Amino acid sequence: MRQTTLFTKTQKEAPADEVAKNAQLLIRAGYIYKNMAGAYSFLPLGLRVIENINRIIREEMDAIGGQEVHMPSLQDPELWKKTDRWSDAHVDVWFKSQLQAGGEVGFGWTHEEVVTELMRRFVSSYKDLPLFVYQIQNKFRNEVRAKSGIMRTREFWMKDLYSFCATQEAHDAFHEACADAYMKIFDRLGFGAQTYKTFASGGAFSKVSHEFQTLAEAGEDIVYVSEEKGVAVNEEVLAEADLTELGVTKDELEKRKSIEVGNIFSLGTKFSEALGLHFKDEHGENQPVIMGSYGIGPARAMGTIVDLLSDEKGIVWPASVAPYQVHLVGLNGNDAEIRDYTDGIYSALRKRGVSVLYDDRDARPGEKFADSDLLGMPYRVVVSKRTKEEGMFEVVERSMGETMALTEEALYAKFSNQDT
RNA sequence: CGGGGUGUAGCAUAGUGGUAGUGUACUCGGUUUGGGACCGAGCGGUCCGGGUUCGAUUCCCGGCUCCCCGACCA
Repeated sequence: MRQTTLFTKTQKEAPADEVAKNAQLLIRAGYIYKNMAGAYSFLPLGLRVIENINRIIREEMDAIGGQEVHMPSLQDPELWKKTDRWSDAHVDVWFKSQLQAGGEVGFGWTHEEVVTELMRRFVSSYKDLPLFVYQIQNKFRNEVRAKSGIMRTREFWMKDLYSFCATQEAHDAFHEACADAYMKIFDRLGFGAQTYKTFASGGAFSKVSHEFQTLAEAGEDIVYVSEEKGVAVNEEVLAEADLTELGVTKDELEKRKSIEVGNIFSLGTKFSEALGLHFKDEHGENQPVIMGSYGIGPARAMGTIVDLLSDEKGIVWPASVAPYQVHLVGLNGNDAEIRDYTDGIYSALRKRGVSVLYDDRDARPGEKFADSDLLGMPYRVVVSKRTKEEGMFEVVERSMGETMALTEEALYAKFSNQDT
């Protein structure tokens, strides 16, 4: 991508109405745009980050047997009345509207009802189970207060997976597999080391659920954590949690702020019974399906990465999610010979399958370096009159700030073999 | 939803009951070219409605907006 054709541009100052670091940096760098409180646009570079995150999530969900679907955002009230989750008295996050043809409609904030009703058409025998379906879709929640940049918005991406099992054993096994998959995802996104599977309150679903909490100063949640033992408990269940079962004492737990980056719930047969999702067991008896739901917010994950990994100069993307692997910064572009030369390097890298953002703008070096730091690609490759004369390329690793000099051959070798 | 704050140009800000200023961004000209250059010339603005007033961006009332604290967060 040539930067001269990219419609977004950076800005020096953060907008006055954003306090959250994630939003300040992402807006300054032109990754996102705030349309209204709790609703952001994802611009070309930002969307590439989201898509990389989604790709990682898909790979890990597919690896544990997930099958991707896409369900509607528009919701039929009748369905939700069956589980008593339509009334504003019971669920206060609904966005609701009127159908012109008459009647009400809601905007989906989760999909247990929808997917359960859908599965009635396809599940009739224990031989059909277990099965796992997921989607990555925009959810709508009428939060009274959107906050913290892209961390808590009224419209947001969500990966929601639903499990359907015949036995509790099968459910437990999948629950465990999904928890492992979540940790793999967070590892690949670059914040696995700070992320804990915690014990949390289960709301209406179950006595105890699990959350994945990433330790971060920008977090809205509080967990009690023993980093040494790798155990964390949410504040709201600390009093009732059985700490001896977890192998820790209260003294070993440290109070920390954290970001909820994922959650998993065991639903039991609450939804299958309410909506009539049954299967025939080996004896021909009707049994309710045992269900679970498992969520991750890709945009929140993106905000978490920015909050945790950025530095005073700007964003630092892990290679796994960076919009481009290489930021090719061309200097001395007013010299036609140098510009042609740099264009050639750009073409050569692309020909080798390297994803490159090419700063081909007619701007001064200082501005280009500052923008490059702000945008945060994993590697910066500087091409200039000087590097051409030396026959070497200046390669800077964004996270470490380390500079190395590579020959053209070494440059291609370094980036051609990368997973992008 | 309770409390507090906020609203001036694309962005960041100053100021005033009487022609609204600065930085940045943008346009044009010139000089520059390895860490957000310099000189000159331009374009561009008071959230909405009502009130007080000869005159309101400023004061008053109402609304909306956005942010923060709390509550909430299946």
